[in-house]
Amino acid sequence: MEDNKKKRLEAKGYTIGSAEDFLGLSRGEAEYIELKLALSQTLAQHRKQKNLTQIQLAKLLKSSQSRVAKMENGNPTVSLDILVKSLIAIGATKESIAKAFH
Amino acid sequence: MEDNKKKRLEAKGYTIGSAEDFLGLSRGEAEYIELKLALSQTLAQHRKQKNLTQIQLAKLLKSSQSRVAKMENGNPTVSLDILVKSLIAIGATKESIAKAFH
DNA sequence: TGACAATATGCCATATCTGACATAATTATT
DNA sequence: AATAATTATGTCAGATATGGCATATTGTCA
Repeated sequence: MEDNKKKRLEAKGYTIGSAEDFLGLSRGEAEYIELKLALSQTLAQHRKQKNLTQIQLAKLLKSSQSRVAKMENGNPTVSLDILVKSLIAIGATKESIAKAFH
Repeated sequence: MEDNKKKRLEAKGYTIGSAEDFLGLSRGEAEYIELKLALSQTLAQHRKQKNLTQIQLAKLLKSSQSRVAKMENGNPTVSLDILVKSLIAIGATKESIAKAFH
């Protein structure tokens, strides 16, 4: 398995590394994880662009700092749902959300 | 409230009609619901294009006919997550998924 | 119209996600 | 280096989504 791609995809908790190799993931699984990571990064970008701390964003989202951290790290306990909701809440345009899918 | 738009947005179960008016939904809520409906419709389109019944799609998704019906109808108990996963599973391209966001 | 296929709706036990808290690790700032 | 600020990780009880079943509704075709 190629190392860069692995690291890029390795959302902590998916246990890609040790036992399961990346090739063990189906096309759909990989695509889904990539998508979540893209949304995660988009969220982090928007937050930083607005000069907000995770705590401030958490308050805005009526959530907690720890969950915001997980959102931005592609943690597997974070759903696509809440990523999209958060992006909408922070004022991301549909277009900038759509870009994550491209 | 304008009737067409209302009907278009009225995902059964959201109780938009009677007590709560559409204007009671925040911009973010409305945007999120619109998005889900767009994905719902995209899923239904893809299924029909492949000449699959809901039962056949359900088997493909390892789910049930009733849940597929709910997915295609924007039922509020259906997450964006599973809509996107299903679209990926049925072979929808990222681009066609992204279109729902535009 | 009647019979059959397809889709929709209501419900529930189980599974998964959520916010919150505690605390660890990392990154400024002095 | 020491302190403070920010971000990351682990855990858990409560909330929400899930598949599946039963049944209702709608559509199709003889």
